[in-house]
Formats: sequence, structure tokens, C-alpha cells
Amino acid sequence: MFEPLGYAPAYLRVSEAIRERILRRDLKEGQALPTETELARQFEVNRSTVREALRKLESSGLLGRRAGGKRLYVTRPTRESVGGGLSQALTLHETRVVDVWEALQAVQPGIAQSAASRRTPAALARLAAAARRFAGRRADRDHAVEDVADFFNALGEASDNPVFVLLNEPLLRLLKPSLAVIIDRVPQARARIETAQKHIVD
Amino acid sequence: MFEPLGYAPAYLRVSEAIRERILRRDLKEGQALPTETELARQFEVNRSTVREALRKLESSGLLGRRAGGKRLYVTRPTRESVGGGLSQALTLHETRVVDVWEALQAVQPGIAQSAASRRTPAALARLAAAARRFAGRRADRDHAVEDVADFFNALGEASDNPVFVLLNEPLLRLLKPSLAVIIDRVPQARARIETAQKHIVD
DNA sequence: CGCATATTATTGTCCGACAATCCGACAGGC
DNA sequence: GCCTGTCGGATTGTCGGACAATAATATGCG
Repeated sequence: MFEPLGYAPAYLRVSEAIRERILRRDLKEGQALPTETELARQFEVNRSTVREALRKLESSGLLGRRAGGKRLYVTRPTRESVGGGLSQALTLHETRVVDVWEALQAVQPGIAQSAASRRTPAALARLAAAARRFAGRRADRDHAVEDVADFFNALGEASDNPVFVLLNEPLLRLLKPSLAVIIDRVPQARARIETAQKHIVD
Repeated sequence: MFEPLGYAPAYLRVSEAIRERILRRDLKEGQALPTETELARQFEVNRSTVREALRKLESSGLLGRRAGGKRLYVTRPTRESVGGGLSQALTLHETRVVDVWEALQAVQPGIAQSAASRRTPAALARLAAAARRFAGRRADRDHAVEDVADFFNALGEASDNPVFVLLNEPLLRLLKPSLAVIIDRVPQARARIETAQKHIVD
């Protein structure tokens, strides 16, 4: 009959307030956040409370720290931070490697199409270079995996669509360990990947 | 020439420690976390420090609270929490609606294929029902958007691949507001979506 | 055994404190 | 003129303790 009336602890309200300001571009990227004491003063809460709010934003990638720096800056989530969260979620959802592989297979043609329709010489060169690197390095197992990842990333960036770039990351991250095993164990894997890459480049 | 030597504040080390235990299924889903005081005792840090660590895990969706509850439980990131993070990242990456649309277009055929190869009568029925609901409700703008989302979600679940399910969510979330506008403004949008859905169902 | 009630435990928030260290300014030497 | 060393202030990380509100649990009663 009645909705539970929403109560939110202060640390949540603070973090929401800051998050909104960031999303509405009110706090711009690269800008330094006010100091904790100052935030505490403005929100009229204790510094401990502010700190809890900051930790939340920090872990969603909206706030970051410059290397060796002390103060917090507004950042946008990097590919890595988004990828980390997503791949973490996928591992907890009992995602099998075949699922990841299937997803990558399913998505790549679409990405390739976008990339093709929007290609630039530079992007194409980078893509071809990645393919050549993979094909050229027959011996080294770990580098081969990196080369495959590079190829996918180059493709994503060639599509000039941030969605594809961001989606690629977590899938690759999950795939990498198994891909290494596959390349070692399945003799024809290399050749198949090579032709697939050539096909996409063409 | 030299790597920066890694120092991690205590609240980070604590949160990492707990996160690891969760990812390695040492702390199982649904299990209640020890109390803050107990964690502080075990890690030999102050409760405030533990709380900062908990806020981080909370916002990455690894810890949650039962409705109206006080203690924290181990949870796995829901579709919503993952989607929220991703769509937030996308908005900050200046993603335009066309990008989202393009991505959805590119991904759906692949999903449809997986779903088809693995279809069950129940999933197929659900998919068809969603398509019928959309086709049947010509007047209502907001419900139409929901129906489209339902169709995509049904398709994702029919594929029985958690990757697709998780990827769908953030894209839909970003698309929804604009989709409403499009349906209002572009007369042939409805018809196009209808035939696309029918095509996929077939 | 089910339900109302009293106890306890736990969280949310506050305060104050202090060491470490980053930052900016400033002076001195090559 | 630029690099280095020094210094004071500002800021963060961490701590200890405190207390109100309330969820969780035990207790008693019909």
C-alpha cells in the first residue's frame, strides 16, 4: 500500500551529489576536487563521511589521483576501470570462455563493418600492422596473445565508436588467459586467427 | 628508468583482500560479511579504514544490503549495477546516440544467431510475445519503448549467454530516452522496428 | 508454538588528533 | 638560468573514542 520511504545515509547522499555534478559536466574532467575538509564544510557533514563518499566515486572511476599525487581529480572512467568491473561481473556470473568467445565472434563483424565505412588510412595501417605482427611472431606465445588483443583494440578504435572500444576491453581481458592455452594446444588456431584477421582487414 | 615503487593505503589493501576472497568464491554469494568491528580486529586497522574499504566494494556491486537491512552481504553485480557503471562511462565519453544505435544494430544479428541455435520453446514464446506486445500497442509512447527493451532483453536471455545479457543493459539504458523521441518524431520508425523484430523471430 | 517485548549488537555519524608527505616558495650553488 | 636543498603549511591517511538510531536476537507470555 505504501512505498518504503527512501532514506539514504549521508555518505550516499554526498556521493550522489558529487556524482551528479560530474555527470552534468559541472565539475569538468581534470579539475581538482575541493579538499576533504572543504567538502565537509560545504555539505555540513564530518570529514569521515565525506571520505566514505569519495571512496565510492573513486571506485567507479569518476575520481582519480595523479601518479604520486595526493589530491583527487575528476576523471572519466578509463577503458581499464570499466573493463575491470564488467569482467569481474562476468566471472561471478559463471561465464564460460565459450560464451566470451561466442560474444566476440558475434560482435566483430559488426564492428568491422562500422570500421570499414569510416576508415582512415592511419587506422587501416594500424590494423594491418597488428595483423602483421601477429602473423610474424610464430614462436612467442604471450606476445601472440597481446597481438590478438591489439588487433581487436585497433579495430574498435578504427570504428570510431566509443561503445565498441569499451565493450572490447572486458571481453579481451577474460579471453586472454584461455587464448594462451588454446594457441598452445590447438595447432590450427594460429592459422584460423590469421585468416580471420586478413579477412577483416580486406 | 625506475618504476614508481608501489604503495597502497590501508583502505585499498583491505578492500583488495576482501575482493579477492569474493572472486575466488571463498566468500560465497549471499553470505553475510563479518561485522565492521570484527573486520577491523582481523585486519588490525581502525573501523573507519574498514568502512572506506567497504564503500568501495559496495559501489562495485560486490557487497549489498538486504532491503531495510543493516548488515552487508556478498552479492554479485546485478545487471543494473553493471549497466549503470557502463552507461555512466559512455555518457562521459561523449557517446552519441547514433553510436549506441549502431552498436545495438551491429550486435543483435550475432545474438540472434546464438539464440536461434540454442532456442527453447519457452524463450521463443517470450520473444514472440514481446514482439506482439510492441506491435499491438500503437498509441502509447512510453510503453512502446519498454516493449522494445523487453524484446532485446528476451533475445539476450534466449541466447543463454550472460555476456549478451550484460551488454544489452547499458546500451538500452542509454538508448531509451532518445528512442522515445525517435518514435514520436519519425513516422516510419515503428514499422521498421516491427519488421526487424519479426525478422529476428523468424 | 506464535507473538509482543526487552536486550544486545551493529551501523551511521561525529569529534579530535597526529604522522606522513605532498606542494609551493624560497634561498644558494654550479 | 636552472637545478638542488630546505622549510612551513596544507592535505591526506589513519587512529581512538563516543553516541544515537535501529536491526537482530533473546526473552517472556499467552
